[in-house]
Amino acid sequence: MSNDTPLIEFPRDEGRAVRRDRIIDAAIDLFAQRPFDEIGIRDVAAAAGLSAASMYRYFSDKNDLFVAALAREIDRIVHGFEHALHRRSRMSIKTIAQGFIDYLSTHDTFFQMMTHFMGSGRLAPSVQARFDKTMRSFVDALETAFRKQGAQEEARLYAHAFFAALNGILVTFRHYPGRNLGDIRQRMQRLASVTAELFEQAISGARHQPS
Amino acid sequence: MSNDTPLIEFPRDEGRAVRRDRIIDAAIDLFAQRPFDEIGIRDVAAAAGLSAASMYRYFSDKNDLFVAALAREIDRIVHGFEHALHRRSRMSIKTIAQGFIDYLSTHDTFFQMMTHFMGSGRLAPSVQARFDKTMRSFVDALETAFRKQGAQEEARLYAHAFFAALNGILVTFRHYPGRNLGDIRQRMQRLASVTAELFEQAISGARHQPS
DNA sequence: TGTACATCAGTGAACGCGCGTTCACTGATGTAC
DNA sequence: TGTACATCAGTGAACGCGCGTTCACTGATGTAC
Repeated sequence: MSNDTPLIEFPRDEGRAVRRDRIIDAAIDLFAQRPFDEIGIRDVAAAAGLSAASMYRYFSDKNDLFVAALAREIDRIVHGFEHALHRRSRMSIKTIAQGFIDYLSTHDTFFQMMTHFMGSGRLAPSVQARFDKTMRSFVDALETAFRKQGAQEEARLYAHAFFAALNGILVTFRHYPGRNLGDIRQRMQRLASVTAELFEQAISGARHQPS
Repeated sequence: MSNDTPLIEFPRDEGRAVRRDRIIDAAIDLFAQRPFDEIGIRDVAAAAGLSAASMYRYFSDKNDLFVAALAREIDRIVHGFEHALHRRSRMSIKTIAQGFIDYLSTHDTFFQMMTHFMGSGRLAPSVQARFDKTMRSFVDALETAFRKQGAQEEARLYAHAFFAALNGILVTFRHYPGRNLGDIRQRMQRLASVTAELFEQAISGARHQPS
């Protein structure tokens, strides 16, 4: 470690893919900092330490770049979620809800991207498929949890309703005026817990007398 | 009625305010037809039968115009809601939910405007106040309904959670791929009903044994 | 090991377009006398 | 009732800016012989 490696060394023999990945990293970094619709090609380029023109060596257009970033993030989420599922083979409604809110409240721009691209037709089919799969695996996990609570045919419906409720907490309280991020997250978590409890109570209460 | 009035007669002695209102009408008409972020000054002007430059005789800038349209629509909603409250002094959770979904699923662009302006700081204080008041009156109505179901201190919290859940249904299923508007509205209504029932069951179930 | 050549990442500058906004002007309406 | 003047709605054209995208070029790296 005594001899410092030459300053320009990393772009040596790395392939296209590595450099492309680096740009996507920069984009995701940016997305964590500023609202989605305020970020342009030039911003990503600057964050990646390149010129705007260079972006077009790796992506066909702006949409292509942004979708690539979304896809990357989706994969990350799926990975994390599956990991969590492996650890504790079945998660409670509350646990899933907490994780959902936790991730999306700290990755606000990802949430913006989701709602932006959702059904805008701007997603490449392969990415759309991954996106749908992600949503579905979430709803699946919720459905499983609801069944465990005693719901039967209606389990899927409840899962959708609960999924929507969580999304609603995020959109409704995201921009709460005059609160800092910590307070907002706490409030969201509180509401998610309450909603989870109400769902659980109603479902198990309908099957057998409340314990 | 036999003598047809001259073709150019209406802009005779009407005041500024009337003409201004007419522009707002045109804007709201447009908002009902196309996504919010695809509508520009030139579009509104064309819809109002005027040139783009004329818009600046009545509004200081684009934001001013759009906010005026939002404010108008908010007033309409408040009016309708208060009317409904007068008819049946207290509404059930389900009724409120149905009305909420019904209105916002058929006025998609208004919903877009809401989420766009919410906390963007682009609202004039007076409009912001009206907006907040509208939301609050909704949550108030929900809170009252929850109290009637047996909830007590938690009533406000439940009202917020339910309000968020309704918003979530709207954002989550708004762009459902390959479905027509009618199907989507029906699905939203279904989910709203289910959510309302779950909330009601949980709350009344927690107080006394289920009937 | 050296030389000629091809490849290709990277770039500054410019293009094109949309769109909010402003300018300078016209013509109709209302008012003063 | 008529005339001179002020007001002001309305406008076509142009401005300015942001931003996605393209162009023509440079220089470094890798390859062929």
